[in-house]
Amino acid sequence: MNTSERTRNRSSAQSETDCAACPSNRRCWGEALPAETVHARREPPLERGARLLEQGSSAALYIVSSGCLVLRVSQPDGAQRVVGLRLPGELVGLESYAHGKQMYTAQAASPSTVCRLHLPALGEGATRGGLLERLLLKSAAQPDRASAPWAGLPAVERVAAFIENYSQRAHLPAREDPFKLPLTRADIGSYLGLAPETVVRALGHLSQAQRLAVRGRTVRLGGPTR
Amino acid sequence: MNTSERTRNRSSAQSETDCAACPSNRRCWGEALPAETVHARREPPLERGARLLEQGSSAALYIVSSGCLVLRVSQPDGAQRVVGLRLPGELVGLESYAHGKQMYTAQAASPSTVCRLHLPALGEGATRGGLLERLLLKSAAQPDRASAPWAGLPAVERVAAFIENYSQRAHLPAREDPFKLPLTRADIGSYLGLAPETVVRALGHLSQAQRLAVRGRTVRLGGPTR
DNA sequence: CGGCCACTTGAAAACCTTCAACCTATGTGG
DNA sequence: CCACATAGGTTGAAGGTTTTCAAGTGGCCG
Repeated sequence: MNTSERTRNRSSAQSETDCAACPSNRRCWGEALPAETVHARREPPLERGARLLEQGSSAALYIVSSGCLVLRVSQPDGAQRVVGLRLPGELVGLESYAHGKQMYTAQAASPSTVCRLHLPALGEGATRGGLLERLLLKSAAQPDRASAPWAGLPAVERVAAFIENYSQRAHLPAREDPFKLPLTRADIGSYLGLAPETVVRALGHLSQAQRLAVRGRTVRLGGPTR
Repeated sequence: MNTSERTRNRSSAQSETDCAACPSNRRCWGEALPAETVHARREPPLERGARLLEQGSSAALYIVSSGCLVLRVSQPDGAQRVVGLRLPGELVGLESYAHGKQMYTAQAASPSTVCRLHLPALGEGATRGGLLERLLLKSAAQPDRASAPWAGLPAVERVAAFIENYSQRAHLPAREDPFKLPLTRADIGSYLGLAPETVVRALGHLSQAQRLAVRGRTVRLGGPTR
């Protein structure tokens, strides 16, 4: 339903708001966000397990405001693989504007909220900039851009790198704070290319080596080194 | 030395030209490129082994015009890993605009030419669009965006997937044409997280299974299925 | 020629997966 | 409130794959 797209029906649109007025805009866009730069529409909250995007569906772009989304692709053989995570401030669905349709399914791994970004006719005419510019920055900063940094590492190191990476992307108050991984061991394994059991054992090793403390899905980085 | 360019539009001091006037602009930007949309400066050709970018150096953005660049990161332990390839039409260095400095070293794997793209003050002021819009599309389409699609596959399948992916990104006249992989087995292994010997053996298996024909670095996709 | 580098091959060791069983929480219905 | 079902998690042992180590080949260039 993009009948009235050119007209800026800002008042008539439901919750189309200026990101500058959003209390959590720093999480999304960084320091200061000038007014009238980015507009977004807050979507209804997603409960755990809810799907935001279906692989193959039409192009749409979201920015994660809170929670965590898991990106999955279903492979020719029917298996599903986790190909990425999206944490607050990260984009979901950008690829769809290059490929015409969504490249993955996005599912909430924990209760999440997202805002939909409306791209001004991406693919043709001119634009005012601002938004595009920021998107470009975002896109460039997007995780898993340069191929898996953990490729070739032993399982224990892969898991360690994953958790380290997660904890840096999650906006934690302090590095020592415990946090909760919203993924199952199976999902972590799928993402890292490891069997779930291997993830369990790797966590065990890391725990024993004092490199982190694990209790269920709660993790705390720790240890003398690093 | 490309002073022999027939630029009707000699506006800039350097060899800054309108991509629309470049004979190979389709390779870079797709179908039709309207005039005055993207300007670039063709750089001197890179011979095999020459470095375009050094990890940690200052932000700069290039688009590959011909050849192939290998992206490497040097890791804390001193080891170097291949994290990506860039083929004609693909961007090199975009990430540097998000991180402030180059995230990887880019080295020509075969004789290559690149053009430098001048980003109009990315990070602040407004822009005319066009460029940014296209960059965004590019960026979204960029390979290795969603985490390694080969993670978890057995070595043979990883190598097969890599070659398949390469042959699709290289602009080959026909799918059956033989082509030359510009990488050593060690580089392929580094990229896929495999030992060089494993790459050798995997290629052997694929060859024996008629899935491709390998002779040195020359490869031809083949076989009845796929 | 000699050196170097990429590539290749074989065998043993290390690692990871698989399979199977069991455990622990959580939620549901009786 | 308990019994049960379910999903995620954990553990052990066997088997397969990959890495490592070692040795050898072939091409290219000073």
